[in-house]
Amino acid sequence: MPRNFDYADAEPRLYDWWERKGWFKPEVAGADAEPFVVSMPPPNVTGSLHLGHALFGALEDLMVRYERMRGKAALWVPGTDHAGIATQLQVENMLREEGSSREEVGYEEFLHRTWQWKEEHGGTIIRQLRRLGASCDWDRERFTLDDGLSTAVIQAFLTLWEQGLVYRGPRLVNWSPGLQTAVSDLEVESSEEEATLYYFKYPVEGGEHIPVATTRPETILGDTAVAVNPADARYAGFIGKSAFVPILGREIPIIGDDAVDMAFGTGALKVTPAHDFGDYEIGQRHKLALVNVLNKDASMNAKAGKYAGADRYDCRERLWRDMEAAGLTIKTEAYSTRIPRSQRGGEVVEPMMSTQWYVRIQPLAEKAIAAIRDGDIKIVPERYEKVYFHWLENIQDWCISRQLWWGHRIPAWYRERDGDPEGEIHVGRDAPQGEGWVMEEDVLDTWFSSGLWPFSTLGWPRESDDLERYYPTQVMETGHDILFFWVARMIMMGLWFTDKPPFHTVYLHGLVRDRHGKKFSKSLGNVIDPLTVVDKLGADPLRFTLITSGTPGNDVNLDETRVDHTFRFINKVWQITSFINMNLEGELELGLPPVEELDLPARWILSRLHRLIANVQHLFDIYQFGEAGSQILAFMWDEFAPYYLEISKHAMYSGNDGEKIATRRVLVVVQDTCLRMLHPFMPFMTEEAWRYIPHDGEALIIADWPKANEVLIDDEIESRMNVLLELVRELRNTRGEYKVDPGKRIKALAKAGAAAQDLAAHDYVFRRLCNVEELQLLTAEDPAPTNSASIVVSDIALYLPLEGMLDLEAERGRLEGEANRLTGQIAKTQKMLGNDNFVSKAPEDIVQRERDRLADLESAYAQVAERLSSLSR
RNA sequence: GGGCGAUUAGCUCAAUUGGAUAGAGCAUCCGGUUUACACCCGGAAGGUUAUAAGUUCGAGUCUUAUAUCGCCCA
Repeated sequence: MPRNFDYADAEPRLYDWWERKGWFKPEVAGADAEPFVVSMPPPNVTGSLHLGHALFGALEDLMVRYERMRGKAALWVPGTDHAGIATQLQVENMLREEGSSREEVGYEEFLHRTWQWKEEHGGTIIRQLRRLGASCDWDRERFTLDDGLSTAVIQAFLTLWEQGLVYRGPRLVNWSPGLQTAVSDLEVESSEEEATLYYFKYPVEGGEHIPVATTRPETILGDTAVAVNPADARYAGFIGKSAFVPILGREIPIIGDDAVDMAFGTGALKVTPAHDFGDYEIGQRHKLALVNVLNKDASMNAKAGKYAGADRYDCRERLWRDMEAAGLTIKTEAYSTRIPRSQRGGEVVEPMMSTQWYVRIQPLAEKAIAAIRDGDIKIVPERYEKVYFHWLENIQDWCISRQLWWGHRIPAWYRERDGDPEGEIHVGRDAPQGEGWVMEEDVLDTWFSSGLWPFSTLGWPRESDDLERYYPTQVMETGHDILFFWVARMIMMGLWFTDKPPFHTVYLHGLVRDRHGKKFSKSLGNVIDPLTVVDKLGADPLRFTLITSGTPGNDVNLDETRVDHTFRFINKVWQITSFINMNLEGELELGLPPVEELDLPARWILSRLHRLIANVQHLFDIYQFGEAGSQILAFMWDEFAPYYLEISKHAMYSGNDGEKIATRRVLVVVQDTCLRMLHPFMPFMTEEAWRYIPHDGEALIIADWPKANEVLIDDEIESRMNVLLELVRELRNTRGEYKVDPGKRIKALAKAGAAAQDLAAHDYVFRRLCNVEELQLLTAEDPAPTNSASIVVSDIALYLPLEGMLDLEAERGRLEGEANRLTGQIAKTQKMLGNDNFVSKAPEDIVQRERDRLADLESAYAQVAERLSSLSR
């Protein structure tokens, strides 16, 4: 067996082997196996792996491998998303570098180039996921723009259309001038920014003025009313009169509306229904005209009069200067307000009138709310259910059309009628018969197709075998940042189109941040590339670290020193395997010998192991994978390796054949069990290590998940062993305090009371673990040795003759400290047990535990006190 | 404005039906080439669990308020 785990060699070799053997496919579990299906959140096809992907990869692969080992037909469906805007921007950038543009090359050529780009770059992220060890069924890989999914998208759209849930019409939308498309509410991010509030005078008939304030003066040009609150004594008299748009002189009404906030600004409001969501509402109520003054690139249009053609911000300045000259301005003041920006491009989004396609989402949302409320779908952690409800209960119709070229083109055709080029409309799978039909140019929002993902990837709308067998899926694991974008829409669309919840559990993870909780960003220079980490240390350390660094729903602060530590843990596990491997001899019967034939250390480690299995099982049941991983690590590093392995050397090097075989069998069983439990966390090393210990079965990836055996969990065995181990720790400690050379063999004498038998039978434990060459048992009557340091555990006293090294003062101080500590604890425990409420109300076992503890403390105290008094004689 | 989360060792994080002395890693200090591992081993130090009140026999854990930071929604 190699001295170290060579991940660079093993990772590709094992991955190919697993895949070639078909173990990533659910079919290996047999036709009767219960399915366990996870749909991978499809990464953007043009993306490259970042830590967010690494986190979902690690978590989903963990779940899939775990369920595969439990005998389920485990299926992880991989794929990529065409990511409309993101991809189109990439290709547009490429064209720009060539000195060309989307418009210049034209629609057909642009699509051609984008597909080409996809073919060239689309495989990157998939290759990177493989490097992490992702056990997806790659034969089932899908792409949101492939033929099958396109069929699904069209089917979904047409169904909604036929049900009257899709409509098209002019509405106020969030318009992204940079991208020149509408974007949904979710794609707009508002944040507080410093702006200017402009106060000016709105001219009113008869030469009067109403003072008005705005942050966007250029929208004055699109005003179609001035509104005041009817309850406002200052302005109520103006209602019904006419005002005149500054500079343009257009006549508009002054209206009264309760929505006007009397306390804000001047208390009077300019109303621009075509460029403000609030004003739009007022406009609807008062049947105001809509005057759109912006072009698609946010320059001013002809309605802006002499400002036509100017950029919106130039116009703002020029208009204000002109108003100043006209004596219409009052003042400007600094003002902090929320500025809406495009999530993608970052530019300021303008509310603008535009004709778009919408989904009437209410009926779908109602089903989605019910699914969570009725428990058909659970969200982990649960607190996100509230967030989910709040969003769905206040949901707005979904603008699904985008003015892009890369995407699913909306299946609609228009024909001119009565001078209106869109006078006639046809929605259907195919172009209508007849002349003059022009297909809709808009495409669907990317999230429309990803909303169908759990079932479209399995063949829907075809009644495929996969759909029948693997839908609904089980767990949807994804980031909490796309709860609305994606999860809620999958639930709505899944319920609507398949009448089944698309999964029973939503597991949400957080964002991966740097070790100080900062977002990764190129400008901060704190970006960690997962592939660099994988190159340097292998995939296993990164996976384990990501999983154990956080809890569900919370952000993960990745501390790279933890990756290093996991790397060392992996080495540790490898070395344990290596030790077992080199102590094997001939054939070994698998499994445990009868328990009665096992010695105390063996029964102890098995009890600990099965307690661990039970804990890990519970933690997996409640999706606490990180804690499960930490517990396995702690067991191996703090119990199995330093104690049992060391103790086993006694049997291994000086035992008889029977003892050797029994010990080997225990070592193999414990290691085998740990490797199984670790496999979902760190598949590569565990698979490779498993080959070096006796095992049953072809590969760890398809080995059985361990089950706890209650019979082996034994409190009494554990506490007997704990006494020995506690003595070992105290001995080491005391040696250290007296600076006894670690290599020096010393002698120990013990008054062991009830534990005498255990001490005598396991004296080698002290030889191995703390270099005690001889352990001599004293009876209670024997005088305590003089000139020795003493150690007390429970009712056991251990004496270390340290001739010449013992400092009586120091020893007295040491024992006094110990006595004080014990007195304190005894007092505390006595107080607890003296409390009738505690004794009568606390559970029986807790009370008993305290009683046992008190007895222990008291006998320890007695030993210490006796020793102290003999020292002072 | 509404909602959610976080606050535990110098730093990054655990502690899931409320129960013993609140645990790891990194960093620090002391000591070690012990035949699996120096990618290691043994030991030490480091905590008023943000603050205040409450519930309880018992609170890091439950309740309320406050503070600070972060996120989401309007």
